[in-house]
Amino acid sequence: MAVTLTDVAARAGVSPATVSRVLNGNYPVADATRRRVEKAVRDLDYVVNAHARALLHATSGLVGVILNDIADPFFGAIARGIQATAAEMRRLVVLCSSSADSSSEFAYIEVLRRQRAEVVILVGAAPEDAAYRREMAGHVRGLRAQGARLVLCGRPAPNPHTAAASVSFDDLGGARALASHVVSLGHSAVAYVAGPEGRTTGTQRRLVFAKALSECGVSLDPALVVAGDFSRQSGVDAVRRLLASGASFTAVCCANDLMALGAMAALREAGLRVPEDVSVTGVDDVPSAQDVTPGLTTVRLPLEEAGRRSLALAFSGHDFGSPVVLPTELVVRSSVVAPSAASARRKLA
Amino acid sequence: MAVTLTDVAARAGVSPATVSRVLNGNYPVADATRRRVEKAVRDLDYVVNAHARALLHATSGLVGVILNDIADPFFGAIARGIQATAAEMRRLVVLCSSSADSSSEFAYIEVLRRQRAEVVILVGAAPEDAAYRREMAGHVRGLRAQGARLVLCGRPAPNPHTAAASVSFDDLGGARALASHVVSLGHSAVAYVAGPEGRTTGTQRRLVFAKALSECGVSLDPALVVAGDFSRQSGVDAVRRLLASGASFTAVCCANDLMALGAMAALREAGLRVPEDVSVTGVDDVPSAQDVTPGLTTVRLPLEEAGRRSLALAFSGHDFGSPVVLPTELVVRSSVVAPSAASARRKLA
DNA sequence: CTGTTAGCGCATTCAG
DNA sequence: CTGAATGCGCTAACAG
Repeated sequence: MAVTLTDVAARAGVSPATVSRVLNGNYPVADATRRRVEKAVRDLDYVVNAHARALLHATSGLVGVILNDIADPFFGAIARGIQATAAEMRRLVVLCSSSADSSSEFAYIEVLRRQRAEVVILVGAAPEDAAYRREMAGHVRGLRAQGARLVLCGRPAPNPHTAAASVSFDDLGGARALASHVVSLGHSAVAYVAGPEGRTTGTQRRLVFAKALSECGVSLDPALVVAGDFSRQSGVDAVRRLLASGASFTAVCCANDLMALGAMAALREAGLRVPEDVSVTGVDDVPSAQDVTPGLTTVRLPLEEAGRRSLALAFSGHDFGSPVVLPTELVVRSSVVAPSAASARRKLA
Repeated sequence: MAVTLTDVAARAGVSPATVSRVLNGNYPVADATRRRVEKAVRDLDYVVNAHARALLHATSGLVGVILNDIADPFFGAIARGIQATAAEMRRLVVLCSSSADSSSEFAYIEVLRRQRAEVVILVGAAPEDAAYRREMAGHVRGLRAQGARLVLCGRPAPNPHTAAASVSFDDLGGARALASHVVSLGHSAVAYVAGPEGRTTGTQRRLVFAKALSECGVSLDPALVVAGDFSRQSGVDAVRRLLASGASFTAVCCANDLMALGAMAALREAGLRVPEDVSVTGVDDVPSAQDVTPGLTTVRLPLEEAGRRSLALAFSGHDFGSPVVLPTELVVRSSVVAPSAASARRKLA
């Protein structure tokens, strides 16, 4: 069915080896021969078989990326960075959406091992339980045994001596800037919409937020903490629950922007104004954070850069040096204002 | 370096052929033997080499997707649909972002041919010029010659007898619903922020919009048409130009949501209120359309479904039957209201 | 400069 | 039920 190198050789009246040499260009070939081969390639519309090649080289040059959901702007931005860098390096990206399901995550790793991927990048939150970590550690060993490079982007290593490069964000720095902004404006009853429990990003963001808040002299009241799953809808649900509980608060800080968007919608649905009655914050700085009204005050994560750096690290040779921690930045828009006397009163009513 | 099937055979004390049969399970193997082999596989942490397999089968089972920008929610939603269906079919998705550049698009097609992709899905706008069409037609032939199935998602075929499945949207239906909504509210001076000229989606959406508008008795004034490139920023720029030109209008209809978001920002920056002074509409119904204030009135495209259908079509056997046209739907939110006398006056001032 | 040979890892004949 | 042999398409020695 498909045209092979041998077909080209026959047509050009040379040996397969010569065709190979012309194609790869790293070997001296007479000009006339070269031209004849090139013509045959065009005539036959020949395209090399990457699999035959990969069989010889023991690696395919594929870059595998495993993430939760490609339609989520957080992952989309990281994927764009990876993709852009991969294109520069003439590498192909294999994207796998695991839907945050660890068994399909493992299944994808297996597939990438089958494909003899050169680099595997694991992006975003991972489960925290020991069983997961143990299984992942095994897969990591398998990947390494095949010579694949592993990069952890926005997630911790499954265990301390994992052989992997790592790119993450200065979450604590961002949380501190955010907490100090909110607290200095006068908020002390602040609610928190957390990410999913039992997954690294959710836990990590909650911990740094609580810490940053307490450094500002405000402690995070457990009764004011509700969890979502990072989706917009879960932000809506979380705030509804918060409101139904009768708790009183003047600000809602969310573990990511999508939930903050949902939180704003739920607040308004309950007849509350943002920011006059309740202030709202997010984390990530996804594009829509600037389009909502009021503009969402959030912590900007250099997502695209994280993607670029992840791949660069994989190809840098000194892969497993110190982890890269990217700086974060507070982005002040209009969703946080000082709590008004009116709002305080309303809350108490 | 890597463990091979032969290693497993040696360890289990059987022939390579037997290991292969155990692995593929389509052949009778004695229970005891099977167990020994399975143990050896586990002990050695053996993973088949997909390339060796692809070499035998002449296809890799890879699904290649070429799109403009994975971080754009339009493409993100389609990619999610493709990815979900691919996972069900136990296929791997290779995602390629071409940045709307035709030479890198062709380069990716070549790479996918090298990989002996089973299915190639081309998503979104394509250039309209004859040179592009001719070159693409050649690549299509090459793909076919290798037995790859081609799907066009949201773009027309390069020529009438292209052997490809096709999934698209009922653009005209959506435009009609939208135009009639806008016109029936009383708008007659409507501006249009078009997509890029010379690319199919931009042209197509502009044509159907103009047609739908004229069916409602309003003609699209060329002086009120400005073009962007589907990005948010280009929507901002387009509306600034419109405003600077001194043109007068009571509604701005945009070729997609992202530009509509930019348009709203630019309008507000100029001190105009949306929708009181100027109504705004989009197309796509991306997630942020519901989060802006006012909510964006738009035409919903079943993006994720388009992705699912594209892949389903590729595997359905009767690939090249009639093109699938997915229905679109007007989503009325709050960004369109009747033009007020005040706004009309302001425009004339 | 070019042809011949061998083998990458696997699945599939064909024989036992 | 199992083993030996063959070849998928290509490149890297090794000879000429």
